[in-house]
Amino acid sequence: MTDDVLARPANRRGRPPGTSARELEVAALRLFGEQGFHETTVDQIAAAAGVSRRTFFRYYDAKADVLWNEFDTEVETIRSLLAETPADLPVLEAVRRAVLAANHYSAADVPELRRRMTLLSTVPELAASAAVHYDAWERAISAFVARRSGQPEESLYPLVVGRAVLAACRAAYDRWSARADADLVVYLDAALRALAAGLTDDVLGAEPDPVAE
Amino acid sequence: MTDDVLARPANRRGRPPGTSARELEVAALRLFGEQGFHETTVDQIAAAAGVSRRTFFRYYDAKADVLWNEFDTEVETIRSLLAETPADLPVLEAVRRAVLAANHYSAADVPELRRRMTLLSTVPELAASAAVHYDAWERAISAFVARRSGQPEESLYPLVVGRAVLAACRAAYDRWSARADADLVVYLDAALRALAAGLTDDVLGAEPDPVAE
DNA sequence: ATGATTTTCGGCACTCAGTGACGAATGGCA
DNA sequence: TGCCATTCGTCACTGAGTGCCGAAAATCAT
Repeated sequence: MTDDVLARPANRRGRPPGTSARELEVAALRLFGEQGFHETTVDQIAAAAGVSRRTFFRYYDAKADVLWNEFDTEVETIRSLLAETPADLPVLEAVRRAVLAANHYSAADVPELRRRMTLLSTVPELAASAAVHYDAWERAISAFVARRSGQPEESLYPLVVGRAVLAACRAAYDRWSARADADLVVYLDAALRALAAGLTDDVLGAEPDPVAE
Repeated sequence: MTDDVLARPANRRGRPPGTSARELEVAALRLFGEQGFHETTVDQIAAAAGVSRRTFFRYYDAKADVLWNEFDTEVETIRSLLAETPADLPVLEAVRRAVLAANHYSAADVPELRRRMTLLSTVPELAASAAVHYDAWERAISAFVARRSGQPEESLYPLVVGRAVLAACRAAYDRWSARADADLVVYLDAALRALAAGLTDDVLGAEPDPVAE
């Protein structure tokens, strides 16, 4: 979060950076919330971080990418968690544990997380930018399933599991960001358990919603 | 497909259209295949249809929207099929039947379908444009699940089912467009059955792929 | 047939995202 | 002080998408 100052090796060679990816993200998040995504120009984001427009595009490939930093690191967390998972654990159970472990946010980070997720699911242009990032998540799951089931990664079932797991998690995210009456992890757990149970009618009709208990 | 000429009420009031959404789609599909999506400008698509750039944007809101015509009508098909489904059928079973019924393409349309799907899953910019169209599909499923389970549409389980079903179908689409060794419906059926079975380890490891039989 | 009405089209001008090129700025190092 | 590495800013350019307005092409009424 604020590890930009300390994480410097202290002796770098060239001109020091005038900003950071994180600083641009914070500025963008604030401006998007104040005036909307489409109404905010890249010039404004760059100016808020005290840097030029061209420099913004050296940190991010596109205007919408500025909100996907933390998500991408979360994918890496899941990938490494799955790599260390014991071989006797059922596939979906291993995936569920890894996803839950990667989504434990400290209370201080929750408000920002909520604002970011609300933007990502509300603004169509931002929702569109999700595709490439979701792809990385799905591949992390699919690769694990393929290893465990001894199938090539491009075959049907690994693909299904990867995408279905992401779909369940996105449903939990949306449900949580729309109305935060319980911990995010509770929703993720309920969604993934329903998926593993086969989405049968009795599971679906059981409780209106997994309210906190 | 070619119902543009006949479907005219014969006496319309103003200047007749110089092209059609379908004609623009065909021109775009050809150009995208020849030179790539990003390398094709809207000017070229419009010129190929004998119309101006400005007119293209009267038929489609964005360059990428030009390939989503048939998908959107398919969503409407699924929606109406689910509306007529008998009440005693299990939810996932009803969804599976509706999806399979909506995906019966005639042999003549298959080559174009394949080219379009390959583009949509290959070009990142086109994959990004999928979000809003997928959203409509998911809502069609979620609304049905919500009705059947007596829950509000925004609650967790309808969301999960809607997204998970789409996820399974997308996996089948990709698997099929990458290597067409079986009918599309076979892959869709296998993916949806696996989802309903709970994605357990024995299901996933059963057969490498549901090759045609 | 002529004019009014209706609908689509074309051209123009504009904003903004994204990219490539190039030189200037700013630090460490010999 | 000179050399090198890295980041930054400026400029110029392409292309997507939008608003505006007048022209074109058809039907309808008189």
